[in-house]
Amino acid sequence: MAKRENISSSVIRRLPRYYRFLRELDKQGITRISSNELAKRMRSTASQVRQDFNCFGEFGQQGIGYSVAELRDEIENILGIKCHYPAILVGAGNIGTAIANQVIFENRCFDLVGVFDKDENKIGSKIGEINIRHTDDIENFCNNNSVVTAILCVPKGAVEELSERLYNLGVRSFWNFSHYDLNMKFKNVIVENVHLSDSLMQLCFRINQEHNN
Amino acid sequence: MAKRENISSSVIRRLPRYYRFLRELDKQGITRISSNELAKRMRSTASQVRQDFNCFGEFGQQGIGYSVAELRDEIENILGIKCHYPAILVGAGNIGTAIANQVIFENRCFDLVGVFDKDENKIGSKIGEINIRHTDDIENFCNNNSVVTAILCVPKGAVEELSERLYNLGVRSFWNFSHYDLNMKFKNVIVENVHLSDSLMQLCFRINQEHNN
DNA sequence: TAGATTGTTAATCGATTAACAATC
DNA sequence: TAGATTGTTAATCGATTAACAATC
Repeated sequence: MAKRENISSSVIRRLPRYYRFLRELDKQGITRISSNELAKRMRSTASQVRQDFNCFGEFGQQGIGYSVAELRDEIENILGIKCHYPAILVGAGNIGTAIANQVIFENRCFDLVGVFDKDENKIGSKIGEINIRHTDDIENFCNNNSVVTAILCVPKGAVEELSERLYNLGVRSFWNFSHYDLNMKFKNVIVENVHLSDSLMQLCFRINQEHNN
Repeated sequence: MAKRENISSSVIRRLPRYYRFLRELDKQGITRISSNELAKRMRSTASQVRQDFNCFGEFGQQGIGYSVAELRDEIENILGIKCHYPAILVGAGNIGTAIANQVIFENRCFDLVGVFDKDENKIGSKIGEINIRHTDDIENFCNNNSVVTAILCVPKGAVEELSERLYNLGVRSFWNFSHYDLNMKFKNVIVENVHLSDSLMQLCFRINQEHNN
């Protein structure tokens, strides 16, 4: 097991998807699956699947297929999903609340330890078990709690100042829902951007394409 | 202008990003930009930028650079962003409300014409100018309004039945926030999936990677 | 004219697909 | 044994980068 050489970035991009499908299969009580069958479900090819899995181990059985649980666990290990990095979320609007609930509910990768908003009316109310605090308290909170990741659900205009503060408090990774370009500002931070409007434009393009054929 | 031959799918995936950056530049009053400068801002390369633009026209000026407004408008045309496809949203929870507001606010590509939820308490309240209707009214609504796209913000368990109904009402494109695999069910629909948990896992992976170096 | 920068071709690199021997 | 399916190499395909003549 575990050779883990040359896991290319395109393989890594596919791992969360594999992981989701394998979890689903496991839930359905399916214990073994062939590259061909998995590919069919994932709209991929058997070649692709075997090539992908090949680069991080050999746990298929010739003539039989792959163990669903083994594969799932191996991908879980590679992605490091069992970790629990302390994270805070800033901006408890609709999107922020939705994301906070998802992070709390999934309870993988990250532990949500604080939620902040600048709206006085929200302070003191809760998301799950977590009190919403005022953004002014971020410094105090971060100085007393180790915070690895910040989830940014504030308007674009607020991100420049906010990210500066978080950076100064030692936060080096961001899940960024705004369109502010954090990579431009800081060189040594990890940023995962979610650009919902890009997704919407892609959908639009594909519909247009269909209509023009 | 407008040769539009061979716009490869990797170029198309980058267009929304170009579009965002060009809009931003335009707002800042920047009218011309070189491939080199644009690449720097987008963390790309000048070669990539020129190659990308080359496949849909020749409006750079040698020695000078590209017109920001011209490029932006051309990309707008290619993506077909000026269209206004009527769309409904189902599931007015936190994520649904956030998305509805974004679609209404952006007012590009799609016109949000209806919002549906099964929670009686929400019926009658509004998102923007739009009344929240009961999901039971979807049939009636779709029969009286042309609906091109459905935005699905309901729990995974509800999507199978819901998508079936929408398909029967003629809806052939979906912006899907659930993890239900619509492509498995229907062959001739356009589905744009948003898998926030994949994004979260990628972030997790990258943090782990950093910590292990 | 000299400097800058495009448009475009060629070279490189990487990712996907095909093929097949190994083996369960 | 025969059939199925992997692991892995080779072939193909596509995307990115480099280079440079054209030209503003």
